[in-house]
Amino acid sequence: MTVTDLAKLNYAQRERLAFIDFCLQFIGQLARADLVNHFKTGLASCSRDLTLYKALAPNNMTLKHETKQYYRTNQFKPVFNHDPETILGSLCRGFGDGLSQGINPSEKCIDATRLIHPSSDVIATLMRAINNRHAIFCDYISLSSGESSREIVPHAIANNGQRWHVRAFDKKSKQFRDFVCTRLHNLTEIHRPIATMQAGEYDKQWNNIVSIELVVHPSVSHPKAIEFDFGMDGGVLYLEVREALLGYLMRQWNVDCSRDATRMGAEHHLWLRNIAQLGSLPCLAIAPGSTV
Amino acid sequence: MTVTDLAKLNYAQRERLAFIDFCLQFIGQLARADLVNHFKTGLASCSRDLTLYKALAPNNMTLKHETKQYYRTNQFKPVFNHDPETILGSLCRGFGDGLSQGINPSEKCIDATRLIHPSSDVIATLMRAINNRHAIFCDYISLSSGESSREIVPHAIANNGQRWHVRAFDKKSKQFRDFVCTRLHNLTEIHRPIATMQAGEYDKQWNNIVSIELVVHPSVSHPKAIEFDFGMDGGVLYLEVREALLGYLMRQWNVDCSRDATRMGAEHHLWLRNIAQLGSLPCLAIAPGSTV
DNA sequence: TTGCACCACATCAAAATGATATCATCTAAA
DNA sequence: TTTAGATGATATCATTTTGATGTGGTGCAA
Repeated sequence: MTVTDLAKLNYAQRERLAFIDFCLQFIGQLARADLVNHFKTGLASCSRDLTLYKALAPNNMTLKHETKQYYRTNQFKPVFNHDPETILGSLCRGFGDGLSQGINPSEKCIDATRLIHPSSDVIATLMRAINNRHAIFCDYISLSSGESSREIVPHAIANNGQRWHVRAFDKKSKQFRDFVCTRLHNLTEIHRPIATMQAGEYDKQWNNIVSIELVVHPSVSHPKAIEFDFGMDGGVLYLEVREALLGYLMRQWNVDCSRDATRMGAEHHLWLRNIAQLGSLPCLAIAPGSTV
Repeated sequence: MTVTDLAKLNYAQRERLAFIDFCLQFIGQLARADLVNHFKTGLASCSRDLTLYKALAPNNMTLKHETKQYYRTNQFKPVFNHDPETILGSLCRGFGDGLSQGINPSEKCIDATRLIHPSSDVIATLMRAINNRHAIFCDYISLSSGESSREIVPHAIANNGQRWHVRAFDKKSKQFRDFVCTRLHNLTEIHRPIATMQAGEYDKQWNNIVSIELVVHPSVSHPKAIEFDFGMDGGVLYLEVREALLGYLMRQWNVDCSRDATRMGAEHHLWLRNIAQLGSLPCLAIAPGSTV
């Protein structure tokens, strides 16, 4: 069987084969019962799937009768391309996929503690409004000015490393702004077309893509470590970032945004080398060491 | 049909119904072609699935002939419990589930930029070693002491908010330590039983669960905003955290760890109120404002 | 030695799916 | 206004997949 034959399999079968592949690679072993548990399928089916997997990749696993389990061999070659980030998520959640599967967190793979959980109702309402190009009427509690009612026209939601924000045109201040999703309440979708200038296409800071160069901070004594962390090629990381999100990115990764990398402190692993070329960007106000 | 009948459906059918449910709630609309695209299924099947979904939840959607799409109604009640975090992940990845599905990122839902990507080979080797209770021989580049070969006995991997770490017994320093996954290279699993004292059960700092109380920082002018962010009940968030991860958590959320919440600065939204009761924990050395 | 648990494989019935044809509804262009 | 085209619903039938069951093999543990 070749790779192209994978596409011929139906959805359920492909899922099961991918699961076998995943278990061998990330757990090292697999029993028929694991398949039964995960897919609530029949025993005979599992034997069939295991046989099919063996046909696809004969050298990937061997059955040890002592333990009645299949084991990954050293010649293992993955049949599926598993996305690393998603893999880690699956491992943390103990394979739950969030749609129809249950969730039982793993003890061996622990994700960062998320303390801020936007309600899925709020996310759902926002996503629908974004999709329908509709405005939303809501209450918002700002850190600086407290509670107020607003009409906003959302066009995207984004995670800034800590919080989920919604990027939206704010009719009160007549500009595009970020609103923290957990501070939004009593959302009502307004089923009317929006004004042209309130659409996402007119959000300059959002649509402006900035090219940045991140380098290992000169104060780091073993730069190789940082280069490995960020998968750098020659000590530089070139990125394209939305201007509206740049400040958050700098803050999230503690990037020294001073002109000549003068900020000290072990928490700075990176320096924004080309800050001088970027001009004056208001978004950098929240960035470490910024003089904007 | 009742909820219990959902369990009677086979895996593929449940996935498709969950997908319909998801699309209605988070996108607001759904066409038959969306199902065909996602599941590579036949047209007739889709009609059957839509009919089945309508039987499960008659008031959740209506067909608008003008647009030839199904629309979410205002009486919509989700049939599936979608995990909020996973939902956001799915939205960002454009529904790819990482196993057998392709991935095409969304423009409307953007996750925080992950700059550090551990290789899935490293993760796989670590996870298998953890599962098999085996040691690993590898090269490691430390920020403080540079490159060296090590033998470590891993027992868990954890994300500290920025990086993926592996928690392991280090035979060189004879203690349990954290190693950054991206700084590990040339891993070889050692297929021999490990010494008793090197097992995760003997990692004191890992197994010690600390109860902490996080409160809104007294310097915040509109505490309600922060209370909403963290879903606080009466302005307090009670958490149980592994001692080994406590310092990371404090740093990730910029928690003021001074005795009397004396640190100023808008970046502090939280204060660790019960720090006095915690005693002297070495892990807090990296926490903001800690005097340890 | 024997019973048990687990896996493989074969067989058959049941269920799900794909393919196809026909009909309905609405849009948009002629 | 009329008509072609796109999309969805439904019915039917062949094909594929799955579930259930029985038989045989292997190795562990009582």
